[in-house]
Amino acid sequence: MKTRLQGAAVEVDRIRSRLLAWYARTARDLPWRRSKNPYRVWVSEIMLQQTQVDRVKEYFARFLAAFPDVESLAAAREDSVLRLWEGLGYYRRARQLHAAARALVAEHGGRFPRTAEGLRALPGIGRYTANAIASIAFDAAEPIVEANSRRVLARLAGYGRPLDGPAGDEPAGDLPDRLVARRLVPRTAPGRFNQALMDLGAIVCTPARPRCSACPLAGCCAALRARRVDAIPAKAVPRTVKKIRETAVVLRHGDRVLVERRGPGAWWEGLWDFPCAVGGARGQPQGKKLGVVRYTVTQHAVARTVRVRRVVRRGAATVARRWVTVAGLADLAMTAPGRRIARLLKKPAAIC
DNA sequence: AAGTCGGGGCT
DNA sequence: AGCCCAGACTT
Repeated sequence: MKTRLQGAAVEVDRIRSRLLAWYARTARDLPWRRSKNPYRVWVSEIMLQQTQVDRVKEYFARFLAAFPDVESLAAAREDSVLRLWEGLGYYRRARQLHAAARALVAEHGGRFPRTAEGLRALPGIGRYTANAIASIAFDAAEPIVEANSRRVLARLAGYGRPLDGPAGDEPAGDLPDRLVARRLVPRTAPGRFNQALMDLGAIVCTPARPRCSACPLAGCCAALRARRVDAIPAKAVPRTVKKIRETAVVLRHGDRVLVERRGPGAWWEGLWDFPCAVGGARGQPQGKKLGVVRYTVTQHAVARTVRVRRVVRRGAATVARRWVTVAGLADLAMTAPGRRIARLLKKPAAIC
């Protein structure tokens, strides 16, 4: 069976059999692959969104130990879910995972929808994740296109234009990689095939210096035939980075410091951080400069000046403002720069 | 269709 | 310093 796409012939049967034979020998042993339990597959897929496999492994183990099933996750406090997620990034994923667990228990009796369409109705589950869960846990023949498989498919088809960035004149739902994926995914064990495609992208068909000589699909690869593997997929135009300065103030009262929880719409919603202001903190006593914490958030490069100031009185605690000891900060889900400031406070220089 | 959301590891 | 990563959601 052959299908022609963008001028590239993709040999479906040959690709399937060679890829699966390779996967049988080479598959990565990943913690979430040891069963087809939809809860485990779901948690792993949410964690893996825009996040590398090696970093997810330990988070996955800790999370499953704390919340082994959808009922325990639904019963948890959002704070404790965020604490386990701290450092993984994209915290909206954690809040939506928690919300979806509650919806599953409240409206589906704790059972997962078995179709991609049903799964997509849950918060945090988009096209990729719905298809991944449906194919891996429920054997639905849904294609998945993510960073790895997308690169493999673009090279197989010899697709020379950028796949992301400015979308150009193609409808997003019908990029050639999606069409190829739909043709390739078999009825039998579609989840295994999908994971094989991702493993090939992760192990052999890598972004830089792919190991084409070890590739089971080298004989089917249009990019290799055209000697354009290094040029495919084409790079998207990089976005310009915007520089931002801000000031954080650590207010100390006795052995306690003031922290605030990020509100709706703010970066790191739901996480705790020290009071922060854009630019310099004008009109306020400055306090002692403790250092500068630099971090980047997508296209923003932020330099956060950190100051420490002792106060005589402390305001009342609210749901979003707390006075906690430095040791007590360990129990809060903090932003990445907030956590770095917390570490600075343990040093002698933080005494004022 | 474009913009926004993080953060770590590697080169 | 830049590149890369098992994307989703809002506007």
